[in-house]
Amino acid sequence: MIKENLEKYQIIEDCPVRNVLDRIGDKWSILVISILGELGTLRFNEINSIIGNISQKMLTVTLKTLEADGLVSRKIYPQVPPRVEYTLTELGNSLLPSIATLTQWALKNMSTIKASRERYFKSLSVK
Amino acid sequence: MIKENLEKYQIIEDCPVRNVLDRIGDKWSILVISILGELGTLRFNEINSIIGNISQKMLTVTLKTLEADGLVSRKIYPQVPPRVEYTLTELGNSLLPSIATLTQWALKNMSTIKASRERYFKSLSVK
DNA sequence: CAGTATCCCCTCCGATACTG
DNA sequence: CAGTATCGGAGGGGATACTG
Repeated sequence: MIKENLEKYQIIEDCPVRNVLDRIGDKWSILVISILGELGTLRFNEINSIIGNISQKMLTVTLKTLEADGLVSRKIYPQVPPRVEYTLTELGNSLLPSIATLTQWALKNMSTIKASRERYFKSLSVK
Repeated sequence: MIKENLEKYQIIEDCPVRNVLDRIGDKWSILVISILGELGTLRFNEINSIIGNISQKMLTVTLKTLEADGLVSRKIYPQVPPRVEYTLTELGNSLLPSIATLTQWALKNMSTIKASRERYFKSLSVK
């Protein structure tokens, strides 16, 4: 019963969930995707302002990774000062429903989880 | 247009996606949830064997976190040697569809993303 | 404006050894 | 069997300063 399932999970290298989570499971990717998904095309500093507390470095890294993965497209206007616009690609857009599903679940169960954690740690301190 | 969206995203502390991603966005949580979701109730070492390349420490930490969040329940049989069984709670089960959605997307788009990355890095080395 | 380049901390995670 | 305890490396991410 277990042995039959070994190979299914053991080959982590090509695990699809790992593959996607390694990319969007970081601190900022999903937030950036959500913002672009909702607001359309945005410039670097617009995204920066909307998020508010992201460092310039991490926004750069996040956008570069998303661009490399083909989730975000980057358009440069050759002018001074430069203007760079970011938009979700079709692939990026296709990820929105999955994120929405996750968001729904999170919104619905946040308080339950929070309560569970508090109960759990309280029970630990008693022991 | 941007200003109205500021508060929606800027308060990261209570951002639901952050909240859920901070928990299941780690290296092993989703895998453990998937395995328990598919195989039902399992003992510590059974999960360990199925995954294969997880360290004992990380399996412990992962299961403890999932238990604290109320996603996994832990049942101890007071015997020697000990027997401990892990099962998804109702809350844990309710997360399965979201994970499935994400998995579907990952499976469907893995190759596209991989190709995109290769193209991207190849174009970098040219410059 | 849209980034780079550094420095550095801190957490995640693995390896290893030990225990009730 | 099902953990705990400890150490240490890798890298994610922030702060700051600089640039075309």
